[in-house]
Amino acid sequence: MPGRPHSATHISPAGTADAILDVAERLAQTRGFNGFSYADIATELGITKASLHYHFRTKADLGARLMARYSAAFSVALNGIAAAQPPGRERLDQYVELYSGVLRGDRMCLCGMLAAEYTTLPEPMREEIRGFFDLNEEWLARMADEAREAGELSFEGPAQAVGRLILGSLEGAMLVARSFSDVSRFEATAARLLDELIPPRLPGKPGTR
Amino acid sequence: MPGRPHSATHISPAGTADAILDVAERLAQTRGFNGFSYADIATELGITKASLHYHFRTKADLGARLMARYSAAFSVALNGIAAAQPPGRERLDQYVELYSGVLRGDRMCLCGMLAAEYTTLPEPMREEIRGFFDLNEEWLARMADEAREAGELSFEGPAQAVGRLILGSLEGAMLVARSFSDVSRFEATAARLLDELIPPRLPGKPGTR
DNA sequence: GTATATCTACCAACTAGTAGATTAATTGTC
DNA sequence: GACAATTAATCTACTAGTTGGTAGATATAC
Repeated sequence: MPGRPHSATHISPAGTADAILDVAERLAQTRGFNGFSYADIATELGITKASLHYHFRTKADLGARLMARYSAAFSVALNGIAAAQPPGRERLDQYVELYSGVLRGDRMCLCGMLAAEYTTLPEPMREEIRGFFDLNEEWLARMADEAREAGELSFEGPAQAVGRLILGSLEGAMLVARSFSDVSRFEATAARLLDELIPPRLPGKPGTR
Repeated sequence: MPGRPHSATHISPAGTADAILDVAERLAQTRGFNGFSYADIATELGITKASLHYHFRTKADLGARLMARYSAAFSVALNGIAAAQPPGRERLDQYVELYSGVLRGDRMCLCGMLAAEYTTLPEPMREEIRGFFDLNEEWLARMADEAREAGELSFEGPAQAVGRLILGSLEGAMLVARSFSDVSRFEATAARLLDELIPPRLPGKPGTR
């Protein structure tokens, strides 16, 4: 690796680019992509705007790379859940917990946030948004399907529809809950949603969590 | 009423202020509140920015009045549905249709949109957002409760929780569907959600719409 | 004549982005 | 191992365009 910053000890041990992405991510999740500027990031990191442009030529570029990193991290988390838990409600609870954690940090889901700004974003970022939603819907559908086969969940029709219902509902519940600074509102709604998918009279757990 | 614009026939028969709100509303619903400027509205209406500031002193003022008008119109629509339909699924379908219509116009729900930008908005606008959500949750809860008593819907616990689930889910489903420019995706998800609330084995309609 | 509504002409602050100098580490060559 | 060339990373200083907002003139209606 080449030129470390002027004074050996600087902000981030993991590299400036990552430090920039960390700040940009937090700002994008709290204020939206149009809600922060290069100057905001530069000020916070104690560097100049020009330096930002060195690492990310344009803001659109920063946005696209930000989302790619976010999607990749999310994908890893999903694989972790699927590998650790046996098929069933537990997996979906873990999935919800992923969202709760974000909300506890006073953030929105990055892609849910950017979906609101969709029409103002450059095409590469739009593509990333759709990719994120597809990824999540497919994962949820697979989990729902396996849980149904295991008798832990009960629903009719294609699992894809259930995946879409869960994803959309969680994104929306998150959006509303954040307006009230009330994570428990999200958690209650999410639990309620999953309860609706519990078999009505089969062996499994009772109707309420 | 005093001074009509210079050349008798101008843009809006209903007054400039309303014409401004109409454009601002559309822009806010498609691009977000931070996604348009006074210049955008002025250009579209063929007037100057200064003229905008005459009717709405600040952008925050425009935003607050915009939301108040939106909430009021929504409230009227809700009362209309409750008055016309007997208690039951039909009412909720009509409620969903309200959202579908917005989406067909390539728009997001105004308050859902602004909820994403929540942290960047002035307090009066935040208050309007929370008020809108409260209004809808309460209406939905009332409808759900009456429908349950009429045996058209089946759920346990407080109706408030069902109201919150429906509101959050629809807002989220809308957000996602718009990213794919696919209204049918929203409609299918909404129908699926309501289906989950249908009594599992009671007299009513079959499980699918 | 007074209130309403619009205009022209500005402003200071902020926006993303660029040009070019400077510093420091890495690498290639003798 | 010394030394030049290269490359990576940062800086200062700037640009052109946009942002929300203001002052003051002007026209129009009642």
